[in-house]
Amino acid sequence: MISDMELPLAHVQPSFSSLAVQHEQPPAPQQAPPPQPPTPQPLQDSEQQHQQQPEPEHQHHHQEHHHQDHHQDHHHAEPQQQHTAASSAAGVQCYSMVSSPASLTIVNAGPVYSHVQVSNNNSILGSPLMDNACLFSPGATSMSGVGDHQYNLHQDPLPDTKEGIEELCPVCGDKVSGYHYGLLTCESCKGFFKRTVQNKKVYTCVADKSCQIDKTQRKRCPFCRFQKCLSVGMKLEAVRQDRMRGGRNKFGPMYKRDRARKMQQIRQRQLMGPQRVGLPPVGSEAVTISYPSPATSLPITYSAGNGSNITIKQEIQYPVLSSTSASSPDSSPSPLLGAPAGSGALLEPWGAGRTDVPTIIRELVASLDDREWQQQLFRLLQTQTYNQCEVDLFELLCKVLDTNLFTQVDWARNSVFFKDLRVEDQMKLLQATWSVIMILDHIHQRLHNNLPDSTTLPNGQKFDLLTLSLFGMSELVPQLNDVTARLQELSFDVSDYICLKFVLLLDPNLQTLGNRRHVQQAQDQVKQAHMDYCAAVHPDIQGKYQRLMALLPELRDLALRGEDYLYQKHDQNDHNRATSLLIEMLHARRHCGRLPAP
DNA sequence: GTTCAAGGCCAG
DNA sequence: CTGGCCTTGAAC
Repeated sequence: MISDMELPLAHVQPSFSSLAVQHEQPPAPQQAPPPQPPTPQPLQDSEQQHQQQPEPEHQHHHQEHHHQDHHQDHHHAEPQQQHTAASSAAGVQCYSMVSSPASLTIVNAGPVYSHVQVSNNNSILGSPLMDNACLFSPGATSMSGVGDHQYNLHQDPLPDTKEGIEELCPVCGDKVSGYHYGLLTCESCKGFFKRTVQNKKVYTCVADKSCQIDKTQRKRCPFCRFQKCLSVGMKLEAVRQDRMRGGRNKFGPMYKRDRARKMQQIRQRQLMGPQRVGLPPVGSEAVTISYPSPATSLPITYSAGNGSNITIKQEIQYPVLSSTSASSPDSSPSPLLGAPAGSGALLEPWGAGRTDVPTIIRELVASLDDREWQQQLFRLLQTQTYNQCEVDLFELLCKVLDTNLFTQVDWARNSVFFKDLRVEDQMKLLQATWSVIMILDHIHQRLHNNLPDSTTLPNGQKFDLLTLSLFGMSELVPQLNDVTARLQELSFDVSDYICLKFVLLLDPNLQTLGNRRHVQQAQDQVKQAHMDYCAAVHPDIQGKYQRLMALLPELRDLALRGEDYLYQKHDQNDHNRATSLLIEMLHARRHCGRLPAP
């Protein structure tokens, strides 16, 4: 049984390339939101009142000359989006697709552990461990030593008082002073961000670009502070090139919507508050409302400001209320509630637990980790949107796909049959089949683990999970539903799913394979086992195996169309720097050419 | 007229 | 350089 802390760190978005080396630099520092309570902040009015002390006599002499230059290009402005391997396999072979997707290189690296060591500079915030920590609901965390504001929301529920609800700066944990450059931040980070952008400052980090940024240490490393500003979503474009003062910018309506959302969350919380039990004492309110499903407790260690580490329990919560799943009529309160822990099918009466199930299928089913799939998905959705007013949903979609892709690669590399193949062939197979496997995965999650068709993000935006599986191409939804319905008619179960997954992955029709025979043999074994399984477990369904196989071309068609769509759309958006594995895969097919239909 | 998120100022 | 306080001005 894998503990939660051992789960692959796919959220840090590793790539094939990054699997090759153990980066000396921890990945994606502060990419995830900070672990502060995301207490809603509806108090803009009152917040600012204390600042408004008109002093008519005090007149500034405006000596500053307006700069003619513009300030938008930042040499250092790109967030650290380093991908890191977090494979659970020791002595893993690593993939490198750095230079050209068409000419992959393989590096045999040393063991890569899923347990990432805390870096020696004691900077847990920026370390992979902290990245892990940041996965968890930021709202459920009280971060000691970082400007803790303790409120009792149950006793003081009214948001329209100054003492009501406050929020902490996502960059440093200080008290927010209002919306600045896209989100609620403190006054100092606002000023810092402004100065940095206006003056085109270029900082360097003397450490490993993973410095902890909190209220007491934010001055130490401007490089990491600015990285964190960007990673939490402060917007460069909100800094005016012409330095015009006053007025409103295009973000005004966004702030307004965000404020309204937070107000609504507060109202909801007021209604639901008394019913909740066992919640962390402070600060978790907003996320609790958004994610009212059962929580998973995880121990996380934080580095407190005084240098000591504090272990606290965090609550992960998954969105469910907005579920519109057509396939979950029982409206299970959580998509994960219906999912067996660990490997999904082992406990199912029709699955690998039966004695008449071929051993191979049991092994295949054992390679599943359904729980991790959804946990990772919802964690990512949370961390990417917490404290953001509005996010680019396409960009988010790409990030999710990128993460899913890494998980898929990780799964394949450690799975039976596939792991015995040459790495060159492994890569070719993955490049050729990743998209169809993703669609199959999604169908499986939807049918067998109650994955909803859409979810509401922590910031209130709606995220379409159904379209996610189609790489954003909503036009394919009817076809997906059609295939799904036909699978259901055939009593498509978890064993069927895993067999089809391997049959798709082990595709001997790929002409460029170095050892097609090996792949063919592996696929044949799976097919034979699947055939036996269908005959033994579902003798009542006439021709089940053949009919399932007949659906594969349609799945491949869906995948190819979705992939084409994503390729084109992704090309138009050059802001998706954080999705390197996805980009590599999208380009790989163009280099390798289309697969012949089997 | 009010709001509030921009930019500016300046003591530390 | 930092960050608290101040001024500004379009949107409401």
